[in-house]
Amino acid sequence: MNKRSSALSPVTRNSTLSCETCGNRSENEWCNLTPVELQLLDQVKTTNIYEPGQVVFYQGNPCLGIFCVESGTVALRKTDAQGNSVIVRLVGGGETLGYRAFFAGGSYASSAEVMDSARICFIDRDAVGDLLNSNPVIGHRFLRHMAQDLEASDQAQLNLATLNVRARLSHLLLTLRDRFSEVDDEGNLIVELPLSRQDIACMLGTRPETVARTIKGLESDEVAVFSGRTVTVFDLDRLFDEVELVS
Amino acid sequence: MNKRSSALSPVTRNSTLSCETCGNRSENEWCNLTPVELQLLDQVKTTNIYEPGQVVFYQGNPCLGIFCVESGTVALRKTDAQGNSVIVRLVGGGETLGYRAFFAGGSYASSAEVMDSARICFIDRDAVGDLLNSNPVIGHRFLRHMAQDLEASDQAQLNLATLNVRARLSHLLLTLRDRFSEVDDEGNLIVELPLSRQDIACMLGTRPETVARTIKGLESDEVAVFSGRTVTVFDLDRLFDEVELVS
DNA sequence: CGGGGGTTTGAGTCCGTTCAAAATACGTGG
DNA sequence: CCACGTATTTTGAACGGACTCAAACCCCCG
Repeated sequence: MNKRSSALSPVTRNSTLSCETCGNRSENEWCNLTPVELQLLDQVKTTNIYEPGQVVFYQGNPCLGIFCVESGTVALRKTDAQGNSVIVRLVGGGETLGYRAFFAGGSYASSAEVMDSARICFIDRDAVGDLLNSNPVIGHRFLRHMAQDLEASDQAQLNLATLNVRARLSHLLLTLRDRFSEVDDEGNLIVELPLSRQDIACMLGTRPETVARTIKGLESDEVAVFSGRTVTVFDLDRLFDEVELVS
Repeated sequence: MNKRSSALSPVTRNSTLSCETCGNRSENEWCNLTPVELQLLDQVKTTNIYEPGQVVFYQGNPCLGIFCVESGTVALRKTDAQGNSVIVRLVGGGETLGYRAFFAGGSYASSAEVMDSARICFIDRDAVGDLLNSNPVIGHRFLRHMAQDLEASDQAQLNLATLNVRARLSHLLLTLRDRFSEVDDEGNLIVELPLSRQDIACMLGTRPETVARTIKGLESDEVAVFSGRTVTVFDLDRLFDEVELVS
């Protein structure tokens, strides 16, 4: 068991994981590999554990392969020359990370920042290329995944252009519902935010001050209560109304 | 020669075109087909001519195949339940149209409106499927194309979130430069807009009134002169400054 | 000449920003 | 475990860019 020095990279710990037993695989791009392909994947991949705040890859860096998030949450942050930034996507457990740059053939157009403690595998680009060539279904799965990401990005554009901050925040809560929420004893929706207030602002294309004020507004109208990163939504329909009934 | 009735569809005229001699093919997804594949493509495709204002497909309609724009310009407009809309992309001659919905496997998430008079071919989804299976390079080309579209969409999000309208309009002129501009005798950049003022507003996520005022501002600062759809840019660097030096 | 859509101009309003300060949460070392 | 310093979040007040509503203007066509 050799332990890689943490000084070499922002990675704190090394960890092993078998693709065969990885539960995520049933749903993602690597879902129907042959045993031989699965073995190849297992051999070439390297697994690491990242702590919140660590960066998996930086905007502008060349893409050397693709990542597979086993658990945790990663935010893709795009920054301009002036230092303004937006979070364009969240990538969660089971999803592939950094594949856009791989297929575009250039550098990363955004940085990948770890939100929750995450375990992430890296697959070298040559291996990805081999797998793509040997199994055309992988390519088809990527086409589908990217088509969904593109649609989500276009939708975000529409929201940014037409909704006010309050409706955008409500919409964000609804999108976070799938992955980060549960229902409590009294039937309330409890959303556990994977984001700081600053990051929420970056997702909504606004400022932290405005996020604070907007949260206050939702609370005083009894749509939801925010306590730290825990949000309690009393009535889901109210949230939907917030998005649709933009005055 | 049978002529299809124009009452059946928004298509005015029918037209034939050979994929073999189509100059665009050297650059797009269909660039390296075998002679057999090329023949298949030629047999199944149908070609039509669309006039400005006609709609190639509507948001919400099921995707029955993909389109290939031989000439002209098509705008992809995404509309929400309240009737607000943004133009998320322009698709020009040589480009494939409507492929996102094809790969996502659902309905169109935007409408395709013809701006300039356009000649567009349609390829049935079964034929596209056959070609994808027979020639893996096609899938790889689509992956690359979609990766570029995704990056453009993410960039648009960043622009919308961080730039003011004036900078966004300047940025739009710069992006239209590739396809819609030339240089006159005196070294000025002449951009021929494929868009009305209303459509410019939809691309910038703002209102026509604001577009008019912003144009006036650029003119009074002698960055560019707008005359109908013809824009004269005196100094390209001034335009770049407008985007980068957002006060 | 008289519609009719698109564009421009004007005036007032509002949402979100900015800058600044206070309050709270966080992390680290004593 | 508490005290302290720092970063984040919240609150406040003033400003401003873009929106709204409305009217005038323009241009294309019949």
